[in-house]
Amino acid sequence: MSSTITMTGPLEPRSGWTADRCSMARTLDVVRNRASFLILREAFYGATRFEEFVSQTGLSEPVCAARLRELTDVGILRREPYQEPGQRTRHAYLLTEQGSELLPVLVALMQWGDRWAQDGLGAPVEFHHAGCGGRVGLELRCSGGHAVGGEELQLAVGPQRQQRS
Amino acid sequence: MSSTITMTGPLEPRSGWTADRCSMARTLDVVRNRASFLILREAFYGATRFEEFVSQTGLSEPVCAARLRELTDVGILRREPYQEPGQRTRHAYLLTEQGSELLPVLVALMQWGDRWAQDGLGAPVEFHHAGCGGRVGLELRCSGGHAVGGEELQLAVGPQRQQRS
DNA sequence: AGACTGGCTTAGCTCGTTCTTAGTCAGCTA
DNA sequence: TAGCTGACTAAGAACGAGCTAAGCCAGTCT
Repeated sequence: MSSTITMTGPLEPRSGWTADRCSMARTLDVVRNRASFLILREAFYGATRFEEFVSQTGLSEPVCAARLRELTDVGILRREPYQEPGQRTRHAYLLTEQGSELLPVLVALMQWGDRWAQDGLGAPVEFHHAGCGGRVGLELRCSGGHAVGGEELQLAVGPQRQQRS
Repeated sequence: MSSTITMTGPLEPRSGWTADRCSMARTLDVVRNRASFLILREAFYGATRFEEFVSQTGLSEPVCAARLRELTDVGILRREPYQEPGQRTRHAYLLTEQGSELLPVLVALMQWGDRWAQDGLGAPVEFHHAGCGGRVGLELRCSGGHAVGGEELQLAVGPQRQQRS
């Protein structure tokens, strides 16, 4: 099977360990529900105000409020007071560094969906490089600078865990 | 806001269009539920038999059966008959090309979780390049070969859509 | 023939997410 | 002072995804 990942060291065989600290699962816990994801997408698309999130995600206000609170509690968004002239102070929801780093997740989802979930119609929207205008995509690369194919991947235990016992 | 994406052409302003064909949302529809994701992860980790999926995901048999069926219906997995000596014919669940291409999504989830959802403990497991042993990660790159930062992204309408009106 | 095993299916329950509808509250405008 | 608006909160119903417990079926082993 070219598409499966080779296990190395104590990870072999798979039945010998449990993925109880799986980073993928933990990230998905944060973005899993449709509402959180939609809010996140609109945050990247520039939404900051409660009303913008409600109208552009199409979510109901209660759900939107609950998820915005959740995302700020987790540290993906932060609330910042702002004031428009002649208006009272309100709160803007802004992406934190932690939130901004979810961009590759969204791009990866988009890339797959463009190819496999658009009935051959192609990408509805595309990312381009502001500098050169070239189309932007995600690539797997190693620290040696090589482009890496899925069949060239090996799974190894992380640095912290190797030490204790 | 350095972390938000610049809109171009008809995508400006955001309130002028709806994301009703959003590729990200469509992909997430496929991987959204925890069960589907766990099954997919184990498929990449090399699981092929029903019992392997059940024991390694920790899911109940009914859910596992339902999700395996769903994933094969969608085209992410395929069922292939196999026979071990002295055993009757059974079915293996294998990743299709469509399924294999979800790898970047998993890697993106893993990368974020490693940094933000492990309480500073670092990555439990890591990907390495089978060729050179270097650590593998995802990078945003444009067709011109430049590494692209989140703040250098522009969103444009896809090629298919620009044509019709 | 009868028991065993892997791979499921069925039934019934719980819990979480979302929806709709209906408020509340703070501060600006008239 | 009374109303308006943006940003929420509260309550209740609907739905879906997960669980457990139980059963079924095909083929092998004894």
